[in-house]
Amino acid sequence: MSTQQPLDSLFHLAHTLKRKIHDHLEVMDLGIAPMHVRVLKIINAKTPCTAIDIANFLDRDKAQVTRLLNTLIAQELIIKQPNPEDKRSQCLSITDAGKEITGQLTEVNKRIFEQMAAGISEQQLESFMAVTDKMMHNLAAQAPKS
Amino acid sequence: MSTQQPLDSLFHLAHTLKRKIHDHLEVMDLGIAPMHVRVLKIINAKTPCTAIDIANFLDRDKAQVTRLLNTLIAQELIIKQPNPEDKRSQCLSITDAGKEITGQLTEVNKRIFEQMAAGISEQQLESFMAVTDKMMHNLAAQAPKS
DNA sequence: CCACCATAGTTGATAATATCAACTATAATT
DNA sequence: AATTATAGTTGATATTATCAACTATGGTGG
Repeated sequence: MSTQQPLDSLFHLAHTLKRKIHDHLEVMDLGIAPMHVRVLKIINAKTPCTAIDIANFLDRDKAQVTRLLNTLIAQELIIKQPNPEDKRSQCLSITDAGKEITGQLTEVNKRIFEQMAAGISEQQLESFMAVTDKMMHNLAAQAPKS
Repeated sequence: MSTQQPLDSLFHLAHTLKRKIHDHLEVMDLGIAPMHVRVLKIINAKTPCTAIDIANFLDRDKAQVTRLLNTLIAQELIIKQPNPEDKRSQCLSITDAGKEITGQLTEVNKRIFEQMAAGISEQQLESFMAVTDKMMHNLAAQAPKS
Protein backbone atom coordinates (compact mmCIF):
# COMPACT_ATOMS: atom_id res chain seq x y z
CA MET A 1 0.00 0.00 0.00
CA SER A 2 2.81 2.42 0.76
CA THR A 3 5.24 2.07 -2.15
CA GLN A 4 2.89 1.30 -4.98
CA GLN A 5 4.77 3.23 -7.59
CA PRO A 6 7.93 5.27 -7.13
CA LEU A 7 6.49 8.23 -9.03
CA ASP A 8 3.46 8.30 -6.78
CA SER A 9 5.57 8.29 -3.65
CA LEU A 10 7.41 11.31 -4.95
CA PHE A 11 4.22 13.16 -5.79
CA HIS A 12 2.81 12.32 -2.41
CA LEU A 13 5.88 13.65 -0.64
CA ALA A 14 5.98 16.84 -2.68
CA HIS A 15 2.30 17.45 -2.05
CA THR A 16 2.65 16.93 1.68
CA LEU A 17 5.60 19.31 1.80
CA LYS A 18 3.81 21.98 -0.15
CA ARG A 19 0.81 21.76 2.11
CA LYS A 20 2.99 21.97 5.17
CA ILE A 21 4.62 25.13 3.89
CA HIS A 22 1.23 26.50 2.95
CA ASP A 23 -0.04 25.91 6.48
CA HIS A 24 2.90 27.76 7.96
CA LEU A 25 2.28 30.69 5.61
CA GLU A 26 -1.34 30.74 6.65
CA VAL A 27 -0.37 31.07 10.29
CA MET A 28 2.19 33.77 9.52
CA ASP A 29 -0.58 35.60 7.70
CA LEU A 30 1.60 36.98 4.93
CA GLY A 31 -0.41 37.32 1.76
CA ILE A 32 1.77 34.82 -0.09
CA ALA A 33 1.79 31.19 -1.20
CA PRO A 34 4.52 28.53 -1.42
CA MET A 35 5.70 29.59 -4.87
CA HIS A 36 6.23 33.12 -3.63
CA VAL A 37 8.56 31.74 -1.00
CA ARG A 38 10.66 30.05 -3.64
CA VAL A 39 10.86 33.25 -5.65
CA LEU A 40 11.83 35.26 -2.58
CA LYS A 41 14.62 32.87 -1.79
CA ILE A 42 15.98 33.05 -5.30
CA ILE A 43 16.01 36.84 -5.31
CA ASN A 44 17.60 36.80 -1.89
CA ALA A 45 20.37 34.51 -3.06
CA LYS A 46 21.13 36.02 -6.44
CA THR A 47 22.16 39.56 -7.22
CA PRO A 48 21.43 40.91 -9.69
CA CYS A 49 18.29 38.96 -10.49
CA THR A 50 15.74 39.43 -13.25
CA ALA A 51 12.36 37.85 -13.97
CA ILE A 52 13.93 35.69 -16.64
CA ASP A 53 16.50 34.39 -14.19
CA ILE A 54 13.66 33.22 -11.97
CA ALA A 55 11.71 31.70 -14.84
CA ASN A 56 14.80 29.76 -15.92
CA PHE A 57 15.68 28.68 -12.44
CA LEU A 58 12.20 27.42 -11.60
CA ASP A 59 11.55 26.20 -15.13
CA ARG A 60 8.27 28.06 -15.27
CA ASP A 61 6.50 30.25 -17.79
CA LYS A 62 7.45 33.92 -17.59
CA ALA A 63 3.79 34.83 -17.25
CA GLN A 64 3.62 33.00 -13.96
CA VAL A 65 6.77 34.71 -12.77
CA THR A 66 5.40 38.15 -13.63
CA ARG A 67 2.36 37.45 -11.48
CA LEU A 68 4.31 36.04 -8.58
CA LEU A 69 6.53 39.13 -8.65
CA ASN A 70 3.53 41.44 -8.74
CA THR A 71 2.26 39.97 -5.48
CA LEU A 72 5.65 40.27 -3.82
CA ILE A 73 5.92 43.88 -4.95
CA ALA A 74 2.42 44.64 -3.69
CA GLN A 75 3.43 43.18 -0.32
CA GLU A 76 6.57 45.33 -0.47
CA LEU A 77 8.82 42.33 0.00
CA ILE A 78 10.79 43.11 -3.15
CA ILE A 79 11.34 46.06 -5.44
CA LYS A 80 11.78 46.28 -9.17
CA GLN A 81 14.30 48.72 -10.63
CA PRO A 82 15.22 49.41 -14.23
CA ASN A 83 18.28 47.56 -15.38
CA PRO A 84 20.75 50.23 -16.48
CA GLU A 85 22.27 47.83 -18.97
CA ASP A 86 19.05 46.81 -20.69
CA LYS A 87 15.90 48.87 -20.86
CA ARG A 88 13.76 45.77 -21.44
CA SER A 89 14.79 44.26 -18.20
CA GLN A 90 14.20 44.93 -14.51
CA CYS A 91 16.45 44.18 -11.57
CA LEU A 92 14.77 42.63 -8.57
CA SER A 93 15.91 43.07 -5.02
CA ILE A 94 14.68 42.31 -1.55
CA THR A 95 13.43 45.02 0.76
CA ASP A 96 14.31 45.02 4.46
CA ALA A 97 10.86 43.66 5.23
CA GLY A 98 11.47 41.00 2.60
CA LYS A 99 14.79 40.04 4.17
CA GLU A 100 13.12 39.67 7.53
CA ILE A 101 10.39 37.45 6.11
CA THR A 102 12.84 35.43 4.04
CA GLY A 103 14.86 34.72 7.16
CA GLN A 104 11.79 33.44 8.95
CA LEU A 105 10.80 31.35 5.97
CA THR A 106 14.24 29.81 5.71
CA GLU A 107 13.87 28.80 9.33
CA VAL A 108 10.50 27.27 8.60
CA ASN A 109 11.90 25.32 5.66
CA LYS A 110 14.75 24.17 7.82
CA ARG A 111 12.45 22.92 10.55
CA ILE A 112 10.30 21.08 8.03
CA PHE A 113 13.38 19.52 6.55
CA GLU A 114 14.58 18.41 9.94
CA GLN A 115 11.26 16.82 10.75
CA MET A 116 11.30 15.11 7.38
CA ALA A 117 14.86 13.89 7.73
CA ALA A 118 14.56 12.63 11.29
CA GLY A 119 16.17 9.25 11.78
CA ILE A 120 17.75 9.21 8.34
CA SER A 121 21.51 8.86 8.31
CA GLU A 122 23.73 11.58 6.91
CA GLN A 123 24.95 9.16 4.32
CA GLN A 124 21.48 8.17 3.21
CA LEU A 125 20.43 11.80 2.99
CA GLU A 126 23.39 12.65 0.83
CA SER A 127 22.66 9.73 -1.42
CA PHE A 128 19.02 10.80 -1.58
CA MET A 129 19.89 14.30 -2.68
CA ALA A 130 22.47 13.09 -5.16
CA VAL A 131 19.90 10.74 -6.68
CA THR A 132 17.31 13.52 -6.83
CA ASP A 133 19.72 15.70 -8.76
CA LYS A 134 20.77 12.85 -11.01
CA MET A 135 17.10 12.15 -11.80
CA MET A 136 16.52 15.80 -12.67
CA HIS A 137 19.51 15.67 -14.91
CA ASN A 138 18.28 12.49 -16.59
CA LEU A 139 14.87 13.96 -17.27
CA ALA A 140 16.27 17.21 -18.55
CA ALA A 141 18.47 15.29 -20.97
CA GLN A 142 16.09 15.13 -23.92
CA ALA A 143 13.59 17.92 -23.47
CA PRO A 144 13.44 19.70 -26.80
CA LYS A 145 11.91 23.15 -26.63
CA SER A 146 10.53 22.62 -30.20
CA MET B 1 23.27 26.50 -8.14
CA SER B 2 21.77 23.03 -8.53
CA THR B 3 21.21 21.84 -4.97
CA GLN B 4 20.41 25.05 -3.22
CA GLN B 5 17.87 23.55 -0.89
CA PRO B 6 16.80 19.94 -0.67
CA LEU B 7 13.12 20.89 -0.66
CA ASP B 8 13.52 22.81 -3.87
CA SER B 9 15.21 19.93 -5.60
CA LEU B 10 12.26 17.74 -4.70
CA PHE B 11 9.74 20.27 -5.96
CA HIS B 12 11.69 20.70 -9.13
CA LEU B 13 11.77 16.97 -9.75
CA ALA B 14 8.08 16.51 -9.03
CA HIS B 15 7.20 19.39 -11.33
CA THR B 16 9.29 18.03 -14.16
CA LEU B 17 7.72 14.62 -13.77
CA LYS B 18 4.23 15.99 -13.76
CA ARG B 19 4.88 17.98 -16.88
CA LYS B 20 6.36 14.98 -18.59
CA ILE B 21 3.26 12.94 -17.85
CA HIS B 22 1.09 15.83 -18.94
CA ASP B 23 2.88 16.00 -22.27
CA HIS B 24 2.35 12.31 -22.87
CA LEU B 25 -1.34 12.69 -22.10
CA GLU B 26 -1.55 15.58 -24.53
CA VAL B 27 -0.15 13.42 -27.30
CA MET B 28 -2.46 10.53 -26.44
CA ASP B 29 -5.32 13.01 -26.67
CA LEU B 30 -7.37 11.54 -23.86
CA GLY B 31 -9.34 14.24 -22.14
CA ILE B 32 -7.53 13.70 -18.85
CA ALA B 33 -4.77 15.18 -16.73
CA PRO B 34 -2.05 13.67 -14.50
CA MET B 35 -4.27 13.43 -11.43
CA HIS B 36 -6.81 11.43 -13.41
CA VAL B 37 -4.10 8.94 -14.17
CA ARG B 38 -3.35 8.47 -10.50
CA VAL B 39 -7.03 7.95 -9.77
CA LEU B 40 -7.37 5.44 -12.61
CA LYS B 41 -4.45 3.44 -11.32
CA ILE B 42 -5.87 3.33 -7.82
CA ILE B 43 -9.24 2.10 -9.03
CA ASN B 44 -7.52 -0.42 -11.23
CA ALA B 45 -5.51 -1.77 -8.31
CA LYS B 46 -8.15 -1.81 -5.62
CA THR B 47 -11.47 -3.63 -5.67
CA PRO B 48 -13.83 -2.59 -4.36
CA CYS B 49 -12.97 1.10 -4.37
CA THR B 50 -14.98 4.10 -3.29
CA ALA B 51 -14.41 7.86 -3.60
CA ILE B 52 -13.36 8.02 0.03
CA ASP B 53 -10.74 5.34 -0.53
CA ILE B 54 -9.23 7.51 -3.23
CA ALA B 55 -9.41 10.68 -1.15
CA ASN B 56 -7.62 8.89 1.71
CA PHE B 57 -5.05 7.33 -0.52
CA LEU B 58 -4.13 10.55 -2.29
CA ASP B 59 -4.66 12.66 0.80
CA ARG B 60 -6.91 15.04 -1.07
CA ASP B 61 -10.22 16.73 -0.38
CA LYS B 62 -13.25 14.64 -1.33
CA ALA B 63 -14.51 17.50 -3.48
CA GLN B 64 -11.52 17.17 -5.74
CA VAL B 65 -12.02 13.44 -5.96
CA THR B 66 -15.66 13.84 -6.94
CA ARG B 67 -14.63 16.07 -9.81
CA LEU B 68 -11.82 13.84 -10.99
CA LEU B 69 -14.24 10.91 -10.98
CA ASN B 70 -16.83 12.87 -12.93
CA THR B 71 -14.34 13.41 -15.74
CA LEU B 72 -13.36 9.75 -15.81
CA ILE B 73 -17.01 8.73 -15.90
CA ALA B 74 -17.72 11.20 -18.70
CA GLN B 75 -14.82 9.65 -20.65
CA GLU B 76 -16.30 6.22 -19.89
CA LEU B 77 -13.06 5.02 -18.36
CA ILE B 78 -14.76 4.05 -15.11
CA ILE B 79 -18.28 3.36 -13.90
CA LYS B 80 -19.98 4.12 -10.63
CA GLN B 81 -22.35 1.59 -9.12
CA PRO B 82 -24.35 1.72 -5.91
CA ASN B 83 -22.68 -0.05 -3.03
CA PRO B 84 -25.11 -2.76 -1.95
CA GLU B 85 -23.77 -2.56 1.60
CA ASP B 86 -24.12 1.21 2.02
CA LYS B 87 -26.56 3.41 0.19
CA ARG B 88 -24.40 6.50 0.76
CA SER B 89 -21.51 5.03 -1.06
CA GLN B 90 -20.66 4.15 -4.65
CA CYS B 91 -18.36 1.43 -5.94
CA LEU B 92 -15.99 2.44 -8.69
CA SER B 93 -14.69 0.12 -11.34
CA ILE B 94 -12.75 0.33 -14.53
CA THR B 95 -14.38 -0.20 -17.92
CA ASP B 96 -12.68 -2.19 -20.66
CA ALA B 97 -11.68 1.06 -22.33
CA GLY B 98 -10.33 2.22 -18.99
CA LYS B 99 -8.26 -0.94 -18.59
CA GLU B 100 -6.78 -0.44 -22.01
CA ILE B 101 -5.84 3.14 -21.27
CA THR B 102 -4.53 2.29 -17.82
CA GLY B 103 -2.25 -0.30 -19.36
CA GLN B 104 -0.86 2.26 -21.75
CA LEU B 105 -0.40 4.77 -18.99
CA THR B 106 1.40 2.28 -16.80
CA GLU B 107 3.77 1.75 -19.69
CA VAL B 108 4.30 5.50 -20.01
CA ASN B 109 5.01 5.81 -16.30
CA LYS B 110 7.42 2.95 -16.56
CA ARG B 111 9.32 4.50 -19.44
CA ILE B 112 9.53 7.82 -17.62
CA PHE B 113 10.79 6.06 -14.54
CA GLU B 114 13.40 4.23 -16.56
CA GLN B 115 14.64 7.43 -18.12
CA MET B 116 14.73 9.05 -14.70
CA ALA B 117 16.54 6.14 -13.09
CA ALA B 118 19.14 5.66 -15.82
CA GLY B 119 22.62 5.14 -14.47
CA ILE B 120 21.47 4.87 -10.87
CA SER B 121 22.37 1.65 -9.14
CA GLU B 122 19.72 -0.73 -7.89
CA GLN B 123 20.97 -0.20 -4.39
CA GLN B 124 20.80 3.58 -4.61
CA LEU B 125 17.32 3.40 -6.07
CA GLU B 126 16.13 1.22 -3.26
CA SER B 127 17.64 3.53 -0.72
CA PHE B 128 16.03 6.48 -2.47
CA MET B 129 12.60 4.94 -2.32
CA ALA B 130 13.03 3.85 1.28
CA VAL B 131 14.07 7.38 2.24
CA THR B 132 11.09 8.84 0.35
CA ASP B 133 8.74 6.62 2.31
CA LYS B 134 10.48 7.35 5.56
CA MET B 135 10.16 11.07 4.92
CA MET B 136 6.46 10.72 4.21
CA HIS B 137 6.10 8.81 7.42
CA ASN B 138 8.02 11.47 9.36
CA LEU B 139 5.87 14.26 8.00
CA ALA B 140 2.64 12.39 8.62
CA ALA B 141 3.66 11.86 12.24
CA GLN B 142 2.15 14.99 13.72
CA ALA B 143 -0.53 16.14 11.34
CA PRO B 144 -3.58 16.78 13.50
CA LYS B 145 -6.81 17.01 11.59
CA SER B 146 -8.04 19.61 14.13
C1' DC C 1 20.94 53.01 -41.15
C1' DC C 2 17.32 49.65 -41.65
C1' DA C 3 15.05 45.39 -41.93
C1' DC C 4 14.86 41.40 -39.32
C1' DC C 5 14.92 38.44 -35.65
C1' DA C 6 15.64 37.68 -30.64
C1' DT C 7 14.77 38.75 -25.89
C1' DA C 8 12.40 40.85 -21.45
C1' DG C 9 8.34 41.31 -19.65
C1' DT C 10 3.06 41.98 -19.55
C1' DT C 11 -1.72 40.73 -20.27
C1' DG C 12 -5.78 37.81 -21.26
C1' DA C 13 -7.57 33.40 -21.46
C1' DT C 14 -7.86 29.13 -19.64
C1' DA C 15 -6.46 24.46 -17.62
C1' DA C 16 -5.17 21.85 -13.65
C1' DT C 17 -4.78 21.28 -8.83
C1' DA C 18 -6.58 22.09 -4.33
C1' DT C 19 -9.31 23.36 -0.34
C1' DC C 20 -13.27 24.98 2.49
C1' DA C 21 -18.00 25.41 3.73
C1' DA C 22 -22.52 24.04 3.23
C1' DC C 23 -25.52 20.69 1.90
C1' DT C 24 -28.23 15.89 1.15
C1' DA C 25 -28.73 11.33 2.26
C1' DT C 26 -27.77 7.44 4.79
C1' DA C 27 -25.61 4.95 8.72
C1' DA C 28 -24.37 4.28 13.41
C1' DT C 29 -24.75 5.42 18.22
C1' DT C 30 -26.88 6.72 22.41
C1' DA D 1 -36.08 8.88 18.43
C1' DA D 2 -32.45 12.15 18.72
C1' DT D 3 -27.82 12.78 17.86
C1' DT D 4 -23.74 12.25 15.62
C1' DA D 5 -20.80 10.45 11.94
C1' DT D 6 -19.87 9.30 7.19
C1' DA D 7 -20.26 9.33 1.77
C1' DG D 8 -20.56 12.19 -1.63
C1' DT D 9 -21.97 16.63 -4.19
C1' DT D 10 -21.93 21.51 -5.19
C1' DG D 11 -20.42 26.40 -5.12
C1' DA D 12 -16.90 29.47 -4.26
C1' DT D 13 -12.31 30.45 -4.49
C1' DA D 14 -7.03 30.06 -4.16
C1' DT D 15 -2.99 28.32 -6.25
C1' DT D 16 -0.17 26.70 -9.83
C1' DA D 17 0.62 26.55 -14.66
C1' DT D 18 0.74 27.31 -19.58
C1' DC D 19 -0.16 29.42 -24.19
C1' DA D 20 -0.76 33.10 -27.41
C1' DA D 21 -0.47 37.70 -28.46
C1' DC D 22 1.43 41.85 -27.48
C1' DT D 23 4.93 46.04 -26.46
C1' DA D 24 9.35 47.60 -26.10
C1' DT D 25 14.01 47.10 -26.57
C1' DG D 26 18.39 44.86 -28.20
C1' DG D 27 21.41 42.77 -31.56
C1' DT D 28 22.72 41.53 -36.35
C1' DG D 29 23.41 41.40 -41.28
C1' DG D 30 23.06 43.77 -45.39
